[in-house]
Amino acid sequence: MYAEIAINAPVHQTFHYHVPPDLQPVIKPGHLVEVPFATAQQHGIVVDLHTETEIPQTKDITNLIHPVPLLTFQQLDLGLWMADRYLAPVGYCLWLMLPPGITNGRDIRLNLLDPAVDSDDPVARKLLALIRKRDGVITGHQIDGAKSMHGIPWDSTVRRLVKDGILQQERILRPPRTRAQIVQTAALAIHPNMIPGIIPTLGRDSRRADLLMLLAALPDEPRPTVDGLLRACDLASRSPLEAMEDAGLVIIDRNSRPHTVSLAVPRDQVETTLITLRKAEKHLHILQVLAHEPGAIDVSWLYAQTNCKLPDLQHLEELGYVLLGERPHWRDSLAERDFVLTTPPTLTPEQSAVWEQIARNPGKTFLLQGVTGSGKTEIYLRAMEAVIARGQQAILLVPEIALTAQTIRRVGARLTGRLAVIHSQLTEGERYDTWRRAREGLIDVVIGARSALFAPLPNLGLIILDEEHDRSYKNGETPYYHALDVAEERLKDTDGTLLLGSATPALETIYRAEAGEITHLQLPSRIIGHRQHIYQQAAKVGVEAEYNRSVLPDALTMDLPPVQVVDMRDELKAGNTSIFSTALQAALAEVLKREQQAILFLNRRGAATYVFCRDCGYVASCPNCDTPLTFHRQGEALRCHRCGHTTPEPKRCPQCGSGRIKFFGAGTQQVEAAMNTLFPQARTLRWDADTATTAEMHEYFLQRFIDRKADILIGTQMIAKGLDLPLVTLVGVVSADMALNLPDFRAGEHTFQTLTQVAGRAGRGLLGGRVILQTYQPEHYAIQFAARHDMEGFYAHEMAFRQQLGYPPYRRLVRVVIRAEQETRAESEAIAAADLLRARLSKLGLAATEIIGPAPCFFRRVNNVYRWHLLLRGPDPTAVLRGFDPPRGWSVEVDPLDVL
DNA sequence: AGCACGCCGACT
DNA sequence: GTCGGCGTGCTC
Repeated sequence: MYAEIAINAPVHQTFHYHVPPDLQPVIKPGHLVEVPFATAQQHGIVVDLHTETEIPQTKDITNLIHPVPLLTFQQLDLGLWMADRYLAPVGYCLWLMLPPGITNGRDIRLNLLDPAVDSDDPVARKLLALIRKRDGVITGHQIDGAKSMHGIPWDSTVRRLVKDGILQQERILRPPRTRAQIVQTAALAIHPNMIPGIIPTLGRDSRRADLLMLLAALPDEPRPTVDGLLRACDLASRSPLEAMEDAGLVIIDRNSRPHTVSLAVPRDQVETTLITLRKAEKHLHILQVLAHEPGAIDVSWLYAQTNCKLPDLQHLEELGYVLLGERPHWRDSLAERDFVLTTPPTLTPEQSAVWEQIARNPGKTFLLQGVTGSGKTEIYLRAMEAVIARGQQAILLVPEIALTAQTIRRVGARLTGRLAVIHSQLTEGERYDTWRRAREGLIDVVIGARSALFAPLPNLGLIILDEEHDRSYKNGETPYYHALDVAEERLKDTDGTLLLGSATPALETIYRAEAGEITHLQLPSRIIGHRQHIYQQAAKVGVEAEYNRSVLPDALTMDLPPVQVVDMRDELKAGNTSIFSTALQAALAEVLKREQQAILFLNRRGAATYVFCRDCGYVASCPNCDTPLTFHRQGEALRCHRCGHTTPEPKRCPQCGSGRIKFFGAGTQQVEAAMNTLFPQARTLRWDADTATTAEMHEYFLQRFIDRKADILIGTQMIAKGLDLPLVTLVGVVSADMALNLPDFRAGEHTFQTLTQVAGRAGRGLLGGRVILQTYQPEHYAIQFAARHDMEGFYAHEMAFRQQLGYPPYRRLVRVVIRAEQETRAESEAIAAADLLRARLSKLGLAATEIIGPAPCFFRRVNNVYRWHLLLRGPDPTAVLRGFDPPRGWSVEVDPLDVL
C-alpha cells in the first residue's frame, strides 16, 4: 500500500511513500503524517492511496501526526484544484486549510556520544556543558532558548562536533504550537439531601470529634465512664478528653467512681462542633456550592468561591462525594461579546424582489449590485438566516479593511446562529479553536477576510463576498488565488449559493452576468434611513434636507450627489497654482462656515512618477502598449513597463508645445499643509496608512471624525469604504486621475470604482451633499462616467477597450515575475525566461498564447530586490506552465489583478 | 524550502 | 592546501 503525499515545499509534484503495515488499516486521505524527505523529516498530507506505484524506491511513512484526517475529501479536492488553476505547489494550497500552528517546522536533536569529551573551542565548551546539563540530549530550539548560548551562532560548531563523532544529529519535527485546551470540572456525586448525613466523614481525622460523636450517640443515662469511652474509641490517653473539657465541650465528673463524662454542648450544636473539630468547613462549603449547581462546573469557579484547591476536590472524589471531569474549552474572541438582537426591518419593494430571486434559487451565483446604503447588507442577513434555518452554514467575506467591530456588531445583532470571526489579530489559539469548532459543526456563520474561505464548515450553503471587486480578495503571494474563484469551486460540492455584492462590480463579474452565467440583481435606490431614524437625525441636526428624495412606505431614499468636474488645467491658466481649485476652495469655505464636514480624498496608488503636461493634460504613453510611460531618474528617460520601450524625457509637450511638462505626485501631507495654510481655523484629520497602523487606530480616527473633533478628513483609499457620515456634505477628490496613469490595464476600472465609492460618501444624510472632482483629464472616460454616475456607460466603454486590446475578461493573463539582487541579473534572467517559454510554446504547439515583454516591473525595486516581468496572454495562458517546476527566482501569478 | 554537491577565490 | 562563497539540481 502506497500513499500519495503533498509536502509543504515549493515543489509541484506529490510523492509516493510506502505505508507500513501497522498504519495500513487506519491511514486515510487527509491525514497529516511525518515522512522522511530528502535528508530530513517533513510534514506531509496524504492526498490519495494506491495499491502500487511506479516509483522504484519508496520510503516508509514515519508516523501519523494526528489520529483523524485533518482535511476532508472536499478540502483535498479544492486544494488540488487550486494547485492546478493557479500553477501553485500542492502543499501550499493544502496548507491554507490546516489549523494554524499544527505544523511547526523542523528542528534538530543532538545526542552527546561521549560524556567525558571536552573541547578547546569556547563555543563548543559552552554547548557541551549545556548538553551535559540536559542529560546528553538537546534540541536546536532548546539551544536557542538557553541563556548561556544567547546570541552565539552555534551552527558551524555543531557541524564540526558531529563530524568529529562527538555529537550525533537527528532531524526531527517540532511539536505543534497549538493544542486543544480542556478545563477541569467538578460535580456533586451524591444527592444534595445526603449532605447532612455525611458531615461526620468530612474533613480530617480527629480524635476529639470521634469522642464527641460517640458521646452524642450514647444516651444521657447511665452516664458513660471515661475509661469506657476511651476504650470504645481505642484511645490510651485521656488528654484529648481533657482538652475537650478545657474547650467546654464536655464535663468530666471526677467525684464519681469511676469518672464519668457528659456532653456540655446542646445536642443540636454537636454537628457544628464536629465540623469545627474536623476542620470540615471547606469541604462542606464545596458540597454546598455544588448542590446549588445543576451539573458540572469549572473547578476554577469553585476555587474562587470556596478558596479550595485541587487536593480538596481529589479528597472528596476519593470519598465518592464529588465527580471530577473535564470539558473542552474553546478560545473564542467573541465569547465576551453580548449582542443586542435587533428585529429585521421591513424590506423595500426593491429589496423584496431581489430577496425573492435569491431565496427561490439556492445553489446559484448572484451579483447583487447596489450603491452603498442601498440595503445589500439586509439581503446578506436574510440569506444567512435562511441558510442557518436549513441547517447549513455560511461564510461572509469582507474586504480586509472592512473587518471592523462595527461590521461584526451589525451581523451579531441580527443572527441568532453561532458566529465566529477570523482575522489576523486573533491569537493562534483562537484561530485554532475556531477551526475546530467549525469542523465539529459548532459554528453557523464565519465572518472574515479572504482566508476565512477555508473554514472547515461541514455543510456550507452560502458564501457572500461583500465588495466583490475589492483587491484584497486576491492573495498577494503563492498561491495567488482569488477568493471569488475559490468560493465558486468550493460551493460546487454542496450546491451552495454564491452572493457577490458591490456598488461597482469588477468588470469580469459584469461580463459573466451579461453572458448569463450569473444572475444580475440590482438595488438602485439609496436608502438614507428608516423613517424613525431619519426623524431622529433631522431633530438632531435641525435642518431640512436640501436634495431630492422620495418617500417609500417605511424608508426614505435619495439620489446620488451631484458631481462637479474641475479642469485643473484651466485653474493653472487662471493663475491658481494651489492644489485646490477655486471651486473646491469656495466649497470648503462654505462647509466650514456652516459647521458641516468635508472629506478630501486622494489616490495614494499612483502617487508616482508619470509624466504629464500641466497645460494640456497630455500624458506620455507607449506607442506599442497605449499605457503611460514612467519617468526614471537614471538616464532621465521614459520607459514602458509592459514592453520595455524607452524614449528620452521630453523637454516640451509633444501635443501643445508647452514647457510645463513634468512628472507628478502629491501626498496627504501636502494636502493637509495646503489646507492649514488656506484655512488656518479648520481642524484637519489625516487618515492614511502612515497615521493609522492598527485596527484600533482606524476606529479611533473614524470615531474622532464622527464626534466632530475635526472638520476635514484627509485620506486615501480607506476613507472610501462604507462610512456612514451624515454631516459630510462635501467630498473633494484632490486628484482624480492619479491612478489613471498607472501603467496598468485596470487603471480605468480602478479609477471609476474608487471615484464612484468616494462620491457615495457625500450626502449620506439629510443635509445632502456634493462632490468636486479635480482632474487634469476631465475628458477621460473613467472620470466622465463616474461624474455622471453612469455605470452602464462605463462598463460598455471599458468592455470595448478590453476587447480591443485583448485584455481580461476577453483573454486571460499569466504574469511571471523574476526577482534578483542585481538589476542586470533580473534582466538577463527575464530574457532567458522569455526564451524558455517561447520554446515551450512552440514545442507544445500553443500558437494562441503570446509573450509580452520582458520588461522591468513598474515597481522596479521592492525590498532591495529588482523585479522584471513578462506576461503570457491567450485563452489559456496557464497551459504552457502546467507540469513545469518554475526555477528559483520566478513567481507565477495567474489572472493577476495588476501588472505593476 | 532545505540541502548536498560542486566549482572558484582568499586565507592559515 | 582548505574554508566557505553561492549556483544548481533533487527530494518518493
